[in-house]
Amino acid sequence: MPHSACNYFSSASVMDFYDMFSANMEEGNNRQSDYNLLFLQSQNMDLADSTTPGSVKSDADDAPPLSPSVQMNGGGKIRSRLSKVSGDANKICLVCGDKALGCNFDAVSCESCKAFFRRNALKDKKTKCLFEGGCKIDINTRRFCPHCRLEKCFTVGMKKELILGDTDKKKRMQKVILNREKRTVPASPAAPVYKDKRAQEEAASSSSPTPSDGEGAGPGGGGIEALLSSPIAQSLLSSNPILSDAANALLRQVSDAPSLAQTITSALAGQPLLQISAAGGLLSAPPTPITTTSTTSVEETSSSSSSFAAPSCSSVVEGTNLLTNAKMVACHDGTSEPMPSVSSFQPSLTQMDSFLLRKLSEDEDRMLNDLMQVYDLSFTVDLEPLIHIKQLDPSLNQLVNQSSITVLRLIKLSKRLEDFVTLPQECQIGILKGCWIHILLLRSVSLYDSTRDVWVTPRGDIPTEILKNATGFVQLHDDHVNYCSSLKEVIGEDLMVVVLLLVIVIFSPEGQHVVARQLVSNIQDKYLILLKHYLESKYTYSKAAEMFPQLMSKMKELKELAGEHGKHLLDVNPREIEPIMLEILDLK
Amino acid sequence: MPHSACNYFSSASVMDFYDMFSANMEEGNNRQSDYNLLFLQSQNMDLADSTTPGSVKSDADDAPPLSPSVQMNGGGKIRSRLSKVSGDANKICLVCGDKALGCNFDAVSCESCKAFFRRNALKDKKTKCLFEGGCKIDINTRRFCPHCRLEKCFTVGMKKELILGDTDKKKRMQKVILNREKRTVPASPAAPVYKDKRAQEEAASSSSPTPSDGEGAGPGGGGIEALLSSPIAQSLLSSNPILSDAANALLRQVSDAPSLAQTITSALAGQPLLQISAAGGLLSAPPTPITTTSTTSVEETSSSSSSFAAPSCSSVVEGTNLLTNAKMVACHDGTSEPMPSVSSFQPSLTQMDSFLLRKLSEDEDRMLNDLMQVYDLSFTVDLEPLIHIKQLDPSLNQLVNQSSITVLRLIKLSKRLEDFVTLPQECQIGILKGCWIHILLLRSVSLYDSTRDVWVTPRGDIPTEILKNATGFVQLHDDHVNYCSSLKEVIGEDLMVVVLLLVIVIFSPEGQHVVARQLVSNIQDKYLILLKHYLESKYTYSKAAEMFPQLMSKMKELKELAGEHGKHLLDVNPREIEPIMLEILDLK
DNA sequence: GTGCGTTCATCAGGTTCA
DNA sequence: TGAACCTGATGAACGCAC
Ligand SMILES: [Zn+2]
Ligand SMILES: [Zn+2]
Ligand SMILES: [Zn+2]
Ligand SMILES: [Zn+2]
Repeated sequence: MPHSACNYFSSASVMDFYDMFSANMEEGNNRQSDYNLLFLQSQNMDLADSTTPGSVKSDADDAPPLSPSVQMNGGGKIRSRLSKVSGDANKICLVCGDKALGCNFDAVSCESCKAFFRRNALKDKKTKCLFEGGCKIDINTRRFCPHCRLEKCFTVGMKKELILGDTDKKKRMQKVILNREKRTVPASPAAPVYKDKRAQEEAASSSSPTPSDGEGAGPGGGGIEALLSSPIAQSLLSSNPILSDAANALLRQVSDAPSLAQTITSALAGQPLLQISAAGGLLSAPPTPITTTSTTSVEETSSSSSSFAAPSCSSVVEGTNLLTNAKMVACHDGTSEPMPSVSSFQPSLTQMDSFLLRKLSEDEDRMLNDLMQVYDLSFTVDLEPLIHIKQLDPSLNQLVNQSSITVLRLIKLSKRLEDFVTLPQECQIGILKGCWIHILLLRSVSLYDSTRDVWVTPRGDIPTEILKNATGFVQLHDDHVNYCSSLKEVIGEDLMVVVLLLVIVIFSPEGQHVVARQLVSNIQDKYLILLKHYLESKYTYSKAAEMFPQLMSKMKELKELAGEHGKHLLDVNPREIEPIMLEILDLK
Repeated sequence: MPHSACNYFSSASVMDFYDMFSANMEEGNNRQSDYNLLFLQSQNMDLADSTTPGSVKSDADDAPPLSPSVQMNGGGKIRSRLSKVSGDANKICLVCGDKALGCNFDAVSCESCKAFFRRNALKDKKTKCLFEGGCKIDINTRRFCPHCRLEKCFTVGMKKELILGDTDKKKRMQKVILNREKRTVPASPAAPVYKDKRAQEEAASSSSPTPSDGEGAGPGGGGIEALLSSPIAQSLLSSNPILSDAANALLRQVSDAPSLAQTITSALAGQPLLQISAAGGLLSAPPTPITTTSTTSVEETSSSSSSFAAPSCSSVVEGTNLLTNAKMVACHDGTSEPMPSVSSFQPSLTQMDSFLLRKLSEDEDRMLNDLMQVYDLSFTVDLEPLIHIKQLDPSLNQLVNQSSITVLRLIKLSKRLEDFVTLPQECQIGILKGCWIHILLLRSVSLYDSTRDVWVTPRGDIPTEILKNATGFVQLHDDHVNYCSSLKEVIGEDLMVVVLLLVIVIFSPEGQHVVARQLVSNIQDKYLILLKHYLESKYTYSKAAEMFPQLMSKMKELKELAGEHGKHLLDVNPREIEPIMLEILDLK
């Protein structure tokens, strides 16, 4: 029986303790009683059950066992009762009589004796009392004779077994460091260690706008449910139950080793979503752990920890607009190749750069990586087009149907965004209904090749003219192309920016159908700031201060453009439209 | 399933108890009575710890098993209070024997074991028993060996699958938030409820940019110090030590009872800043507490608590651009009258509105109020102009000197911003050097009257032409006026927006002289989001989605415009320039 | 009412720095 | 050396959805 072992052990330890105890008794009996008295007075309710003065000695053989547990960190109830009764600072160090805060190493003791014991109890040096031994130890004299002080520490029951070993200590420190890293955004290389938490809070976020919970829940939206129960939407919106469950399970188990995106990846590996061709190439790519968990020393992690040059990307972001900065190599640029391997979005910083470039926090870096992966998984994987457009001038209906591909991708992407799936479902649907055109347009921007005036899709180039020819909406088409061109100019080939804009658009609170607006808006805030930080980290603060407003402005334009497109979509003939599109268009 | 198990269990628990008992009998003869002790002995313990030491002893002889205590940290007092053996629900924690309330994770367990299991079951860490494994777990020893405790948790049937995953957790929280809002907004907000501090953070900013204490201290900036030690700047920058110290102290002490602005107000009351005419009117205004700290009953606070119509302001914000909303009364609009009385920036929300309008959090409301007060105190109070401009075509130098008024105001304002004063001083100076032109321009926008093409200052109107005539920089002037006009169009008369932009500009990380860029940027983030939220709360989400980008865009223009102005300022004749301006211009 | 999660005060380890 | 921190862990009390 396990129990027996344990019990045996404990009793052994008790004996051990007893031995120490009795030995001590012999040695310091007179003082002892004093302490016992004090002890009794102040804590009798607390501790009496273990160390009654009189009995301690005589009955030591059976009493001691209880004593250790006596001091075990106290039950709240008893304590509170006690403190009420006898005041508060009734704890007195058994060693020196100083005020004690609680138990340390299994004996009520003060801070100094605690530290003293930790520092000295494990030393095997043979210390000697410089006097005759048995020095009296009190708050004033405790410093005089370490030997006797240590002796008394043992006497009153401090146990050196409770001092953590080097191994545990190391482990502990590592954890601490890790956690601190998590909180402590990049920032200063010279890790201030300890006590930057408060500094931070006070510095920048003390009274920061805590996103308030807001918003009424809006109407119960009975009709909306239809979207859910319809066959296609159903299969879409809840197609992968394992996605959230299994992924989460995995995620939980592996704690924070692999990233969310990776977890999802593996969870999805055997479960092609919908008609998606399995895309083995992408998914079979070895999942590279993002964070190096074993960051033993904090030294020099600041600049080299998680950042390395992107593997195969080397195109330089529009040099014309950049301040000269050798490090500004684009990471995820343009190449619509899947890039499953994880890379840091933070170019490695030299001291010089750090003056101009933000250092992304680990969290931010991870978020960006995850986003990019999610995007790759959703928008890079080839979807079998539901309808092949062969002719050069498809009808509007056909175009609409064609865009269902992107809608499916959008849904896939959304379902992979944790911020999205945790929203109430009615809210999810509202969001999708509201943003899909925006996404379509945004997507077209990222595919746009201004030199040839075509959209470069996985299935070949599409001349932009096709829209004009097909629909006859000349103005609309021109606006669209102009938008592509102008936004592309700002974004360059930085796909990461596109993805961020995409997410920001998704979490637009102003959509007509959105229900939990405040919730959505708060999420959007997060990504807005992430975008800002990303820009600052990649293009310098100065450039970011230009780009961010430009991008914001473009988002506004996007809304207008999408609005225009939306108007025309009301003209489609419902009978020729894919069900999924009908649903997202709110048509019947 | 769980239920059946549970139900079964409660009856089974008795069996279990017997089993343990018998097992103990076999194994431990004397020691074994542990459970017995636990259950039956409670009275003993109770008596013991309060009164008779003797009883302790007598019972103690079998107690030893209770204390494997030795190394387990913690330890608690022996839990004397026993779940009434017969009286209380006969539910007993299968893990530790403590009183159980019901099933947790599919096994009858106590609160502590429930929490313990939730916290530890999902960790994949390989824990080790510090003993030989199979420690006995009871109410007293449960703390000692987490490993065996967890093991026992699983043994008695707790299932880690029942622990909600991160996603579910989030979902749950969001639902909670939504539901709370549902109640809070329309009807009576049932007592405050839950604190969603973390929930909020996680919902919208969890892994988001945690503001860091970023950036090393930077260069010692010897020359810059001059600004501080110079007579004027000195008196300016550190004129009111009590402002930062006393105010902050107060602020900390009173927590969040009075607002920062108020604290400052009172702190300043007896300390007229500089040559400022005491401005008794403003300062003597009764400081109305902003937040009603003693919100004992939250009933109906939602719509009436901190929000009431602004006393004397009634101008409606440009109705043309607004969605129809009867509530949208501007609070701090235009009238450059000081408005010390506190008002909420949140128009009272009806159920309908809450669908379109954000509900500002208390914090946000307070921040806005504080900002506005700070602005009023700094920019509304009349400063004695250092130089009176009488003539209609002042020289450039005179204009520069004239702008020292605004610079002084800027400095006053900055010193009242907690986010500012907590920055390193060199950083403060760098910021001021970098943004003062922006502020000047921004200020001019808020004073601009497009109908008459003049700036309305406390000292009378100034035709915009004056600049053109004086300097001859026609292009610059036109740009300036155009900027005023166009930005004004967006802002309308909403002074709050101006103030927010002002603060956002102040905390621009890209300024040439700024040192702690990351820190500053993080602060800017806060105000950016605050601006967004303010817009959402006052102009609907939809309108905010337009305005925010527009304002961002204007900020970019502002930078360019300021840059142009800056160029020309290099031409001034240093000998005719005020010292303060020389310093801020970095001239000698 | 049950069962899940969250919050908060407390405890007892370690670490820092004057 | 010791005061003053930071920390993870614990458990009681509580809110909330179902
Ligand atoms: Zn002591
Ligand atoms: Zn001695
Ligand atoms: Zn238990
Ligand atoms: Zn064990």
